[in-house]
Amino acid sequence: MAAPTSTLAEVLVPWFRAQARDLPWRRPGTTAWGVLVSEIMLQQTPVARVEEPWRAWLERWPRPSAMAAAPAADVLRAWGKLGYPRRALRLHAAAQAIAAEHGDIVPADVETLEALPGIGTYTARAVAAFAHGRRVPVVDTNVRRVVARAVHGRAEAGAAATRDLADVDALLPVDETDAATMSAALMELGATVCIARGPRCADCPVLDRCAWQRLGRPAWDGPVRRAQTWAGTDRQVRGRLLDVLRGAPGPVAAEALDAAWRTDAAQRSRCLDSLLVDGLVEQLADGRFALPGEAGDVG
DNA sequence: GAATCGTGGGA
DNA sequence: TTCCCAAGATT
Repeated sequence: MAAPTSTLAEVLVPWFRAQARDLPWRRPGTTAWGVLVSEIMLQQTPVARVEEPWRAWLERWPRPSAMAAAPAADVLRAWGKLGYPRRALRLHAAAQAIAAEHGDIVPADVETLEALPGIGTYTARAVAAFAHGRRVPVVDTNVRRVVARAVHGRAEAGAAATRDLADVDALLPVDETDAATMSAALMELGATVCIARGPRCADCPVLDRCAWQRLGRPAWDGPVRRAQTWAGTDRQVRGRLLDVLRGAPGPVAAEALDAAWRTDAAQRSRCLDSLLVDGLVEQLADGRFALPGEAGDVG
């Protein structure tokens, strides 16, 4: 087998340009704000579930300042059942910061982006690269898996490490636009071909230079992360409670929340408290509960 | 570094 | 049915 002489990017960039899924936030004319919203929505949430809410979101709040002016309750209802509703609250806060401190312009600088609520290592670089064309490594779970296999010959990526950024930076072309496309291509490959379980190696454009393939696709010998439990967890209870409030037209009595989880009153109470602490719920003077800002009580 | 934080679809 | 997991951030 002759060693390939082209770089990974020289294969993946054209592959991406030919094969990339037509996702709404990738279309020409998408604003940096649209990219930012998509990245927040896509955190731990499948693409298929994000497409419609994203469209509706951008139509309703086409600029950060528009969303910034909305009550948090509206934001949480628009977020709907995307999951992890604290993301919605943080996006709200980020929009307010962008409107107030950055002239309603989504920053292009990684450090400035990382200073915004809910924007961490990945999202800051994704916005810098995909919305502003900056040449920065964008490392998500897909990219780490692709690099683990193609470069390091390991079946899984294992825990995230600081080193990941440098690994990916080394794969990026010098050209800014190509670099951003390369990052998108690595993510796309990980999302559609080099997937977690049952990778479709027969469809892989870089199969002939994949270290994992070359080694005979050895099994993962690192630590196995324990399966996430769900039934009966605080997360489930919090979800139920918030679902009641989202579905109600306004504030609700405590009894309405009691009905959402009768299995364990102490757990229900603890979860309601945590929602209050998180700012996802607030209690009115009359004792009822509501989504934040719903009763017109600003700040 | 590990735990926590929603939701729903596919194998 | 049960289990896995999907473009992370925060503490």
